[in-house]
Amino acid sequence: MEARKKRRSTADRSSESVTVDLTAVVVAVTGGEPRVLTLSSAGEEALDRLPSGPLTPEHRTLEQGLRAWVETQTGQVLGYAEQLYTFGDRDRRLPTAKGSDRILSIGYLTLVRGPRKTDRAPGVWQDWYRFFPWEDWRDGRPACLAALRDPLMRWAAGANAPSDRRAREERLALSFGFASGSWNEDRVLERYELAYEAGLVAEAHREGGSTFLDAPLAQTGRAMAGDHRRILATAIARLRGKIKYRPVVFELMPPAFTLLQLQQTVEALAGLRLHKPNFRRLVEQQGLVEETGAVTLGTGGRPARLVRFRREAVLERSAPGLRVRAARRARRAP
Amino acid sequence: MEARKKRRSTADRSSESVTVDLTAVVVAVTGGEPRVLTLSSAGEEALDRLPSGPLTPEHRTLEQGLRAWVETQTGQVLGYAEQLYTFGDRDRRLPTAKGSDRILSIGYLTLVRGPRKTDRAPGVWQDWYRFFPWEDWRDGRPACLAALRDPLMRWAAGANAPSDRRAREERLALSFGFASGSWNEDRVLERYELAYEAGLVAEAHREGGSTFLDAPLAQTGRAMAGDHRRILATAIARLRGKIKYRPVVFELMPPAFTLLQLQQTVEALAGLRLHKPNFRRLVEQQGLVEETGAVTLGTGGRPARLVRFRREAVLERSAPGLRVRAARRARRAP
DNA sequence: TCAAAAGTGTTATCCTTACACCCATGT
DNA sequence: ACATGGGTGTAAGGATAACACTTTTGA
Repeated sequence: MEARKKRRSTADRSSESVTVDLTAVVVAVTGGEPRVLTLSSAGEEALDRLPSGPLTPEHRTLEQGLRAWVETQTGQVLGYAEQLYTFGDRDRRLPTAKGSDRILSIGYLTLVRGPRKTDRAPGVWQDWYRFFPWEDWRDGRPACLAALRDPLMRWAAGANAPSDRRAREERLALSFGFASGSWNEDRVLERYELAYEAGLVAEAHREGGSTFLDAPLAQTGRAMAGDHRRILATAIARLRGKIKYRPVVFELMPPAFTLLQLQQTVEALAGLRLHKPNFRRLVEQQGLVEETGAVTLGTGGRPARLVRFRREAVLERSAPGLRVRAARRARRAP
Repeated sequence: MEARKKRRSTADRSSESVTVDLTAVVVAVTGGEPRVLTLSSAGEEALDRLPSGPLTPEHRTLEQGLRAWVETQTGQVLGYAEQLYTFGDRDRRLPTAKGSDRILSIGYLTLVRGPRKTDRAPGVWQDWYRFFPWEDWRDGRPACLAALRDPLMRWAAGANAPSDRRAREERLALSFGFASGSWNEDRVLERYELAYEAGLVAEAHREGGSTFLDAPLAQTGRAMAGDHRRILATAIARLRGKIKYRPVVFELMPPAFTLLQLQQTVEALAGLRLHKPNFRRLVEQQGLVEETGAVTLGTGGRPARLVRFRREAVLERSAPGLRVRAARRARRAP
């Protein structure tokens, strides 16, 4: 343990020079699919990145800096924004980093209402399940999960100490529900971290450390630059958890929408199919929406009422959200 | 809006030199009261501070740096630790800060099992309700709340724009339950921030900005250095929320304990009285504890079984926690 | 007429809450 | 005996999940 210091001083030169990166996970739902805004650098090998940039003296607040960088890089103006987590391990270093400065990365979850599909900006909206194929259970258990199971199990069994082995098996059982067979859609980050530790994802093979598998698995989705995929996993986990007790879904909806559109948005985020009649009752009985009086035609069937978010709901209920659980027998895919 | 930059580079000299402070909220429950570890500097005027220190190159991870600082400053070894939030607004600057460097503060919630009561270290364990007297509802509605209500209402009514006024009133209604009369113990941070904005707490008067009230209210508890009280509020809010779906309380319990001790710990954290028979059933039916076989004597009544935390519970339940709600008719204070 | 989507009704089940009550020990 | 804390039974009420079924449009 280092020697006890008298009293810290902010001018203390033992403190490190640090670069702070602000990184945004910008989420929208369009066409019933969850999208995340990425920057795809030109070139074959280039990896997808999240919009991000360093904190500079012009930025009065962290969130302001984030908004500025996203607008500069993609033209997208942000709506709702929420800080996720600060990543700062010393070995976490982008390949381009010079010198011995530490890079601290502050991740944000931000939501925008359906953007133009044909955004002419350098940003590209991508289905977030391209990065996490095992997270989409809307059409039943995803096929790629079968491919993950075996290497994960072997990774757990290959631990040196027996206590380690038990700990790994426990984490697997909890995160993927391998033992109990029950899938918890919120555990996105835990699942990604296990896949990383077991060497299944490409990111784990970049730093040159030793990994359990020699090469990443093909079925583990697209990689991203740096630890952006970890930040994306954090964002999805937070959003999936939050829709249950806070009315954040409505940040993604147009001013007026049908109950089916709302349901499909929740389904897109949670990666689950829901039971239609019960979903509608849940929404209405919570007082989360009110009639606009209008109806839509051309939805393919009977015209649907258009509703809007009812802001007063947050005053009336202590946890105004959509406590979703998967329908036992899933509605057919559209 | 600033001119579009070509592509950020980590070596970009527009990025700011930043000092990163690691700040710990160290929580324990002893004698049925929630305690937080503070450093009380000598002198009359000195404010309580949380253990904290700058991130330095020796620290491999943020959490490691935090643990080192807490041990150095207080001798306390940390158990459970969880990152809370990163505070980084530019106007947030300790009075001692030199130069134009920004200070970024990363707050952590950490839990330790009952420490020695007579800690000879420079750290002092203090009841956290000294800093938030309105948060303790264990003996019914706290008296100080009556004193807060009026100035808060006048602050809301004094907003310039009518939309601002409505927004403020809505926040008050939600956070303090003034309208609905329903108290939600989790909204600790929202309540502190409202008290700050309305100029009720001493911290709001430090930077010399204009405040609604000319002087802080006496009934708003002890102030802390910097924005440490805000960080403490964040920690309490997180902990109160988390005990409901994660078995974190057990990080605060000795290896064996009685159900009443567990209940009193939860009550101390949540600031509420609970219904005894239902609490016990909740704990046992969730499978959160198992018998040790031993019993305690000298509890003042019939000897109680000693139980221990049952780790397997986290595998069996998707949200293994203590979803507490206030008892309608409170048990008498001990 | 049929497919597709919008809706309504109803029931079984579980969980929570509150109330009433008995048990075992120390003073 | 009684105060104090330990502990059980149970019934009312609400929320949930599943089922079956009707309605209204467009092709």
